[in-house]
Amino acid sequence: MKKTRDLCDCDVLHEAIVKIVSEQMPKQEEVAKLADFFKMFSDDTRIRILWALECNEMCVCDLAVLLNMTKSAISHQLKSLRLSNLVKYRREGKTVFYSLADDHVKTILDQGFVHINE
Amino acid sequence: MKKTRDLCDCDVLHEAIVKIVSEQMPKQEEVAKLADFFKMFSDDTRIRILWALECNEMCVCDLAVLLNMTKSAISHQLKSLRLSNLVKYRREGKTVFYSLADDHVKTILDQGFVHINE
DNA sequence: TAAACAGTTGAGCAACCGTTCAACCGTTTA
DNA sequence: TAAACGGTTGAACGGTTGCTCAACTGTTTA
Repeated sequence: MKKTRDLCDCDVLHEAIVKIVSEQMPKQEEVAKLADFFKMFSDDTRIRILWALECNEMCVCDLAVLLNMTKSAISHQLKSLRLSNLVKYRREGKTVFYSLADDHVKTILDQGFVHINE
Repeated sequence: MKKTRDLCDCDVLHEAIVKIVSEQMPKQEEVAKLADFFKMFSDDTRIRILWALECNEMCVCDLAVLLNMTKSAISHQLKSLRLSNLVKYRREGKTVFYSLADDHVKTILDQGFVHINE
């Protein structure tokens, strides 16, 4: 994992600040996890799915009707949300019910609303 | 803005739930704004910029050094963050100092950390 | 006033992402 | 047991996005 070259094209202007800040920066691995987490909220479809599941546990067909999309499209997005531990599911006969995995989702969405309504 | 066809490929299974949830769904326009907002947190570079600015106001050069990237790349991302009202700037001679526009950023990032550290 | 420097911008390219499509799996029902 | 149904999957495509590069602006300095 060695850098082959320096990509920065300029000199540091305020060395002391850069030093202090660089000590406080989180690990690149944590940053990547965080970016992946927020990526789940960066798409219209996923936000609407999460919003819906906040109201009620729902199956794939109902979500497809609600959002006027194909089951396939919904299922793909649910898979991403599952892999990010944002939703969980249970099967009941032919039907699979999805619901939110925890209650951070509401907190996150609410914070977003606070920001855009200013 | 009329739909030309129905994209959904299945029947509703639980009509009552779909009806209730559909009444609680936010407007598509609000969802889009929300997605755009979270898009700003969905990239490693932008997260690291925001994190750095939370520690200290910084200029483009210092950010470039800190993140080992070109001034151009940093400047492009700062423009996105500016357009999303997440950062503001002030010029002092040749130097432009960027800082966070409000304190929602910290709240949002912290909530993200809570989720990924479980 | 010209050179130097901090920063910005737009075009272009490669990588990524969301949807579609068609084939498939698992459960129920006729 | 075969058909029907709810849901999943992988490949393919078109659009988006992040970086690079080169040219540019605005401010300071020699």
